[in-house]
Amino acid sequence: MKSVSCSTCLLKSKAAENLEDAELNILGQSCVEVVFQKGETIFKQSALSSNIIYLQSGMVKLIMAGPQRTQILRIKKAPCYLGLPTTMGDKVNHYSAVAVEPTTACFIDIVAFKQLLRLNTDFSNEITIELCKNELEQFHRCVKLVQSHVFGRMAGNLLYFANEIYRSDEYDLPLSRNELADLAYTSRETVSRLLSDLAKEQVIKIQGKHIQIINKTMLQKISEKG
DNA sequence: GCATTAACCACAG
DNA sequence: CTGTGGTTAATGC
Repeated sequence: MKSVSCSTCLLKSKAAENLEDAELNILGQSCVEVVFQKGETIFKQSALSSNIIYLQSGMVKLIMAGPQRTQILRIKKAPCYLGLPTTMGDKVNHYSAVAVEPTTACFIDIVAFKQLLRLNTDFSNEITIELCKNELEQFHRCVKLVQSHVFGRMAGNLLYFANEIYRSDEYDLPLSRNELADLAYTSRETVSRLLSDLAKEQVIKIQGKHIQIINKTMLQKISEKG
């Protein structure tokens, strides 16, 4: 197993910034770095999980097989931790993580991770904060998904990519139309229609996966009124 | 009833 | 993998 030097890592998490040298050694000795290509699965629903994953770079989708179909729970961009709920909460994963672009991930042994949580309270605090923020975001997303119509859901996701993921009103979607449908809980066909309607109304401009938001105020209105 | 919404099916590029 | 058109079931006015 290739040992990783976490102390010199330039892509350290905010939480790991709090670790002492000795603690970083513990981390380095129970941590491996893996590169994933687009479409590769990082961990799978129903499989046993004994690792916490830290995303150094790249982007993933968290997906869960539901009773009807597969749902994208959310898109996560590095840097961030993955699998805290699914590894700490149960023996097996309750959802899968799949890379949607080339991604580098550190696999951290759960025993070492728990040890660090005990040793360093600042580290634990940061982890707790990240988990709490995630929960809040998920609650909002849940309510939005359930209570708004397709236009609102779609607009919300387009804004999410612009504001949270790319921090730009112009970006290349890493997802196919089908995946957008899984994200907004709609059909592939509806996604196509919505996007071309929005383009017709001059709210956005689309060229394949390239999205440009032209009328953001309008898009926000659509997202809110849903 | 009638209109609207959005899913499902089919088919073409 | 996408975009479009037709059909259809559910819901609202």
